[in-house]
Amino acid sequence: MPYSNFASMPCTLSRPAALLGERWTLLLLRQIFLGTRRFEDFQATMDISRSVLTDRLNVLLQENVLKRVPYHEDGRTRHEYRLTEKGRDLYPVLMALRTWGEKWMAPEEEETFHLHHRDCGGGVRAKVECTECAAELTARDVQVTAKQ
Amino acid sequence: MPYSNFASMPCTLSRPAALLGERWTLLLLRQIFLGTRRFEDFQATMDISRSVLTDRLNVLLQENVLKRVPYHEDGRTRHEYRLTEKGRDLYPVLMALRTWGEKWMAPEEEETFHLHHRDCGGGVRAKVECTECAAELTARDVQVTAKQ
DNA sequence: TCCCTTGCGTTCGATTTTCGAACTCAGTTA
DNA sequence: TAACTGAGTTCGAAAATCGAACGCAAGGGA
Repeated sequence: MPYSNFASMPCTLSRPAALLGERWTLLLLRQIFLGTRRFEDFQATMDISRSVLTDRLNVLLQENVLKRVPYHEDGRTRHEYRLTEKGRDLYPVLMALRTWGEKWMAPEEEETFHLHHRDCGGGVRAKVECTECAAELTARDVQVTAKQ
Repeated sequence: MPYSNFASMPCTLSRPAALLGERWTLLLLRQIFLGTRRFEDFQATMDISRSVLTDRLNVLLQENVLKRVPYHEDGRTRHEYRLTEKGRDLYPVLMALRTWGEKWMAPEEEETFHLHHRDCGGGVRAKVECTECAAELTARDVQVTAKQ
């Protein structure tokens, strides 16, 4: 089973993990959530090779995580890459990565950017909770019933 | 800037994204959260090449996400790979991926495994919340103050 | 009209990664 | 003594990535 087969496994964790676990894809999504939308800007800010950038954008378009939206500049029509609703729903994944990074990889450093709740100015963090009792859960509070 | 430089960027999102965005790493973590601990078992269940498996395990050991723990079997001492506290703290990342997968990639399919809260039997989901007012947040509720 | 610029890719040869199969090695069982 | 097992290591072939150059369509300026 090559790596790509995980993309079609009947598992709601392995399929996303295979998709976002491809090199550059998470970093590309980070850049998108930070507001980058155009090919040239991705290329400039991430210094990714153009052919790989083309490939990754196409995969995300195909998966319907991104969409191409026309815009006008200098009287010309061009396209930019924007998140779909499905793409915006990846926010918790990125926030979970950041919450983890803040706790475990930040030796009291200067942050590259700040995030705060528009309404109250509070901080942002990802967590896992129970859909019934709303308790916050860790790996140890969760029972896995595996079928493979 | 090659891919590897993101691993040392002063950004608490890009460093984790670069680490977990390496091919196989997210799938490896999934397998670990499902209970796999031994080299041979990773190799068998994931069908990853042995050299890449060695490399990925070593990176995670070096990052202190995993630790090698000795155990006895047939009177011999061997080692298995287990999550550290830092590693266990990646749970929300995996759960965020799964929550997304359930919503967007599961055409009413059979799940590979079930997760439920040990105490109350409820389901499990990842979310993002405000550290002040505890409201659940989406990308649109959050203000980004970028410095680059 | 001709040339230059811009945004967005495509192409291509060189370099890195990954693959898969074979090999190693130490301790164990037959 | 020979075979087996878990955990890697080695190595040639295949795939992915890199960087630099090329293509192309639309506008603008001369």
